[in-house]
Amino acid sequence: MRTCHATQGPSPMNVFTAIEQLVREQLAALAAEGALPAGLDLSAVAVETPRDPTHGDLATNAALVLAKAARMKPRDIADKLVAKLKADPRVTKAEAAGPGFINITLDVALWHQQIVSILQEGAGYGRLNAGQGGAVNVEYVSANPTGPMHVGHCRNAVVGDAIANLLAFAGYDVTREYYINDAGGQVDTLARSAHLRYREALGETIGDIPEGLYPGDYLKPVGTALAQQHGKRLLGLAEADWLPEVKATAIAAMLAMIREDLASLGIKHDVFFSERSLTAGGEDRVADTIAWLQQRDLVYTGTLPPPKGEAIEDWEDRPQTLFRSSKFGDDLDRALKKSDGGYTYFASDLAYHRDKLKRGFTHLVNVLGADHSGYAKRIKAAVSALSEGRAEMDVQFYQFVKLMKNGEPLTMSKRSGTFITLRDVVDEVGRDAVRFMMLYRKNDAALDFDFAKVTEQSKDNPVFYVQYAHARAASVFRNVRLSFPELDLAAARTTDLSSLGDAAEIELVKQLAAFPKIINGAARAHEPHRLAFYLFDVASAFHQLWARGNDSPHLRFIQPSSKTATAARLALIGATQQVISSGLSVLGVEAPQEMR
RNA sequence: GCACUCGUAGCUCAGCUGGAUAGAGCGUUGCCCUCCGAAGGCAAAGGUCACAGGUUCGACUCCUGUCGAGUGCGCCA
Repeated sequence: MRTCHATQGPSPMNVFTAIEQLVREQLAALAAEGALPAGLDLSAVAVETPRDPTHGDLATNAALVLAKAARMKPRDIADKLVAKLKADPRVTKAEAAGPGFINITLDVALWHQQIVSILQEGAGYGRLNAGQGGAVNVEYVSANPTGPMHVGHCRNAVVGDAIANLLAFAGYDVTREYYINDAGGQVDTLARSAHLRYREALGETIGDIPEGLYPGDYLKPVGTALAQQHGKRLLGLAEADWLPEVKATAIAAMLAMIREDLASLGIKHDVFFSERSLTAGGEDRVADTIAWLQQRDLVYTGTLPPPKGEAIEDWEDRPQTLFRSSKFGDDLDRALKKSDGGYTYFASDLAYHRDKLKRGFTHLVNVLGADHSGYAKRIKAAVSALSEGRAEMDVQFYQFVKLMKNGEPLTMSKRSGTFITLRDVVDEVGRDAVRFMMLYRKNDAALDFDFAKVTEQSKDNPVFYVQYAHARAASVFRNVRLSFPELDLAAARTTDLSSLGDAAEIELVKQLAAFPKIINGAARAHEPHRLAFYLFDVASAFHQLWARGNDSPHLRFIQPSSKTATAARLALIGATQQVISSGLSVLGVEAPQEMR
C-alpha cells in the first residue's frame, strides 16, 4: 500500500513529506541524466529523523536501498544525491555518512513553517485521506448478551474503538459494529436463568442457582419486570412456550445494560447486528450462503480426523457438511452443521460476513480475545472465499487483562457471580485512565492492570503525564494575558518565528512534524498503541523544554521584555496542544485545560 | 502431536517497511523549586535482544531449528 500524507487546506506543509518529495525528485533527475538507471523502485526510500542528533535533522536511506537494483556502490549514489540536495535552498547541509546514509540539515525556517502549518490546519492536522479506496467495518466487543461486561471485554471495547477512531482519522469511511450472539444455546440458558428470577419475584423460594445457569444478581430486575408484565401467566406454560418471550425480554435487558456499560467508556456502535435475524422473517440467509458456496464447490460432505491432543470421550466419526476452508489457508475444513441439524456458530458467521461484504465493505477488522486465536484462519478463509479475494480481513487479538491491586492479583469467580465488571473499573479509576492504560501496550501483550497505579497521578501513570502537558500548555495561555493582554493563539498564528532556534524547541517541532506519519503507520497496522506512545514522547519533549526555562530564563515561554518572542513561543505551544488534543481524541481521552 | 501469539535492563514494557552507538517508565544512587504548574527536569548505574544456525552491505526485526511461556484444537459462542 502506498503511503499517503495528502492534506487539505490552502498550502499546508509537512517537513517529512516535503523532503521525501525532494529526494524522489532528485533521484528522478539523476535517472533522467543517466547517472542512475531508469525505472528504479523507490518505494523503500524513506526519510526519518536519525537517532543521533549530530547526524542532522533528517536522514535518508535512498542510496542504501537503491544500490543493489542500480548495481552501484551506496556511497557513489549518495555522493551524487548529496550534490543535488545541496542545491535546494531549504537544505543547509547534506553529507554522506556511515554505510551510505545521507544526513540532511535543514534551514531552521522550514521548522518554523511546520509550526505555521499545524496551526493553519488546526484540528485537521494529521488527518489523512489514506482510505479513499473503500469502506471499513470494525467489529468489536460482540460480547454475548448474557450479563454485564467485565474487564476482558473492556480491553476489546477500548482497542476496537481506538482502531475505529484511528481509521476514521486516517480518512476511511468507518462503521462500528457489534454482533449479537442471540441465536445459540447461551441465550437459552439466559432465558432459563431469568425465568428462575421471575419465579423468585413472584414469591417463590428458589434457593441456590442450579449449576449451569447464570447466578448473578443482575437478572433479578429482569425477573421483576417479567412478573410485572406477565403476572403468573407464564408459570402454567411449558418451557417451549415461555422461553421465546422470556428470552427476548432478557436479551433486550442485557443489551440495554451493555450499551450503558459501553457508554460509560464513551463508546457507541453504529450497528448492532443480530445473529438471529439471519434466520428470521421467513428467510434463511445461512442456508443461502451455504448454497452459494455449494455452487462454487466449496462445500462437501465428509469426515474430519479426530484432534490429536486430549482424547475426546464421545468422539463419533460421522460424515458432516464441511466448508473447504483449507483451500484458503486454514488447517482443516470446518463443520457447518451440528449433529442436531442446527447451524454451527461458524455457519452463521459465514452468513454474517457475507452480509458485511454485500454492504460494500472492502476492509474488515475484527477484535478478538486471545482465546479465539484459533478462529482467525477460519474467518479469513471465509472472507477470502465469500469476497472472491476482493476484501481483506484483519483480526486483532488482545491478551487478557490481569487485574491487580497493590501488586496482588484480584481473582474473579464466575460461580459466585462476584466478577469485577467493566463498570466497577470505570467508576473507580475513570474513563480516561482506563482507556489510556488499555492502549498503552501492544494488543497482543498481556496487561497487568493495577488499580493502585492507575489511580496514582504521577509519571508512573502515562495518562496524567500526557494530559498534564496539555494542561501546562493551557496555563501558559492563561498567564500570558497578564503581560500581553492582546496576545492569543490567533495572534501567534501570524507572528515572526525567527526567535525559535534552541535545540529543545526544534526537537519539539520535529516530534510534532511526525504526527501524520504516526497516524499513517498506526492506522495501517491497526495498532493504536503506537499513537499512545507517540503522545507520551511529545509530552516528554514539551516537559523538557519547559524545564529548560528553570535554568535558562531566556527560554521561558513568556518573555515580558519581548512580545514577538513570546508570540513565537505561543505558536509552538499552540501547535503542541493541537497535536496532543487531536491525538488524545483519537484515543478517546480528554485533553484537560486544567488539572489542579 | 498441530496451529496461533510471545520471549528485549532487577521489574513493567516500546523499538515504525531490515538501518548508524538497542530506548522509556518504575526501582537504586546523586542533584534542580525567591523564577511560566516539581503531577516536572538533569545525571549515574543497569543488556549475550531466550539459544543455535541461515539470508545480506547491514538482523531485536526476515527464514529454519531448539528451549521456555500463554491460548486454542468436530457438534461452545
